[in-house]
Amino acid sequence: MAIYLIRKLEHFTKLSSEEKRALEQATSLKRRHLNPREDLIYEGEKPDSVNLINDGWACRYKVLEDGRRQILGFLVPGDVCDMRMFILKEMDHSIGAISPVSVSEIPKDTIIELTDTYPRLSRAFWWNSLVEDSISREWVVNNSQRDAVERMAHLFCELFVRLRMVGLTNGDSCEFPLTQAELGETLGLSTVHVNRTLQEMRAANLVVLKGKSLTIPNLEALQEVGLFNDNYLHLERNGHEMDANE
Amino acid sequence: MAIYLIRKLEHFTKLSSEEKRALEQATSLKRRHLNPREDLIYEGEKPDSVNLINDGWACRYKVLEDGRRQILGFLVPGDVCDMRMFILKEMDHSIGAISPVSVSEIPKDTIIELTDTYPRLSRAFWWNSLVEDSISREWVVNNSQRDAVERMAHLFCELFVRLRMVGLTNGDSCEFPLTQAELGETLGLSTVHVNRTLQEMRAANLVVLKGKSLTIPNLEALQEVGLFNDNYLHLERNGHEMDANE
DNA sequence: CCCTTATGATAACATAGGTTAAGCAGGCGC
DNA sequence: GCGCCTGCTTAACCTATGTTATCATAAGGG
Repeated sequence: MAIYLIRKLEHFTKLSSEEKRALEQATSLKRRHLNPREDLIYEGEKPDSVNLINDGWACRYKVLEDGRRQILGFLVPGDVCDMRMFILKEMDHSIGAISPVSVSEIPKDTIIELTDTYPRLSRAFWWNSLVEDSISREWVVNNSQRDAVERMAHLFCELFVRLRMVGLTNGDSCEFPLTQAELGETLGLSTVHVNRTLQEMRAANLVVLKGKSLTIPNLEALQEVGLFNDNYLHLERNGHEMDANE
Repeated sequence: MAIYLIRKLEHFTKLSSEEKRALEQATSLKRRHLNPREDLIYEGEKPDSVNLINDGWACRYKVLEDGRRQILGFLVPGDVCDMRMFILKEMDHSIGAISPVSVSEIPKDTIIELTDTYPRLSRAFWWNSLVEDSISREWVVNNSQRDAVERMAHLFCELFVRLRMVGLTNGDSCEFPLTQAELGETLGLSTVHVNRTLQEMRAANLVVLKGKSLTIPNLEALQEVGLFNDNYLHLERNGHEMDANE
């Protein structure tokens, strides 16, 4: 069940079959299912386990006092939420399901055991958190410096690349369960403008977005439009070779 | 020389005098001075030491291919740059000086020794990184959901609170070396609009900003305007009491 | 099968914020 | 003391994006 997580971590470092087995085992203890809009963790809570997304999409978000909502990041299969809990007293944002989501709950102690036993896993998890942070910074750039078309192009590129990392793309297509309202809450745009922008991008044949499915006819072109450079995702693929000791 | 760092970390956990001494020692080996606009680290580089800001302000930033620049965060005295280097191959952003800056360079090995010897320091550094990440997320919210006045108010509150943490405020005032252009690059606004917004805030007596000095006559009012809530800074002050074992 | 609710599409209009340009003050090199 | 920066201010004008409202369609519930 940890297949997507393993695929992702292997973009950082090769894992031994024992390490993979340990991951499989740790993630097969406890399952949970969430419906769209259901929350996994609330702002203010102190989680006591780590959650691995097996299936479906979730998002981190914050809601301002006056109701405005901002999505802070997406969690797709293979993503884990909140190693942070080892240190921080409480969540400073919430995590909610976007599509139907299946998660594996990994108790705190299991994580500690895992990382104590396998230092390479520990480093891989650390890498994973650092990449997430790097994504946050890139989002600051995206939502502050780019216009609507650029922003949307950039977001599509990021999600497509991330899904491709874990084998969840199909040629130039992937699942894409976001509504236009959610796109707006991500990019800091109104739903009306999200719609306009999408029309424009469809007209330019940059994307085909229909019925929860995204197709990118020409990824390179879209990357150019979005000023997208994947360096911030730190896909240090040579890790595969360099660090192998299986 | 690590006084600001120590003050900051003690917002998370009490430190023993031995731990403090070790920090002082680690940070007194090598100094560096930077002039405004000089870079500490470039995007693409792989740093091999950690830098502690002793004096002055620096910032993390990214530049888009077409020249647009976004400031991603500020580093003030007591802030450290880039524990990340233990894991990531290269910097995904640059760090540059804003005012004249004095930094202490701490070699990688010293950091390892320090965190191996004093697990509490290790946790404190971890906390520190998590807070930085949390700030990034808050900036996504700020620059995506808030209008110009709110954004600016929020930023002023954040910086004031952070400076107060390390004892660098003086009543309701603090040093504030940012130019209006830099404010614009931070908040995703043009310099003209930064100026307009400042006029408006001065007229409302929300801030006095003149000659590199910021005064906030009524912090509570400013927090309200900026929808500022300091929870994302994770000032877990009870750490002082709870965790003392000196 | 109808009713309701979520989503997407469009249009008309309003506005926050961007752009360009110009002037002005303070600091610094010479 | 002059000239030249860099930073701040202001004005006129422009445009990307927000707002409000309406309608169409699709999906799910009873």
